[in-house]
Amino acid sequence: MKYSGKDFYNKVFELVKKIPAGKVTTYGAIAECLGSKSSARMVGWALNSTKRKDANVPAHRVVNRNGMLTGKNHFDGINMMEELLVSEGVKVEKNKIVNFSDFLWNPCSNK
DNA sequence: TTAGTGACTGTAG
DNA sequence: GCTACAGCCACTA
Repeated sequence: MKYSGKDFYNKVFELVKKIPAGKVTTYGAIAECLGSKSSARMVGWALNSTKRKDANVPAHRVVNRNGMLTGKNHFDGINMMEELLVSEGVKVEKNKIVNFSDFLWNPCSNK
């Protein structure tokens, strides 16, 4: 099944919302889960839209493949993303998640 | 409608 | 091992 148009966005929102507290995932993982691993950029773009649409999506739990908080710049506060993750039990240091693999959560697992 | 851009990733040098 | 480039697809102006 191929996701096209807004379904892609919708699917991204659904998956991100399912991410349990204290866990994180990557753009690539989500994209791959949707069947388009090359569209990792779209995932980030979708998350940007969530903020814009005031959607209840924990975008701070989505980071890049290296576990780096590349999207923190898009949050209201520069340190907001890190603060949120830390408050959930995720170790963050210098905008990067410590023991990233340990906190990694596969969105496809929940499916 | 066309063109530009974007919170990434993988391959090549 | 690190840096640079190209590809990907949908949205915004």
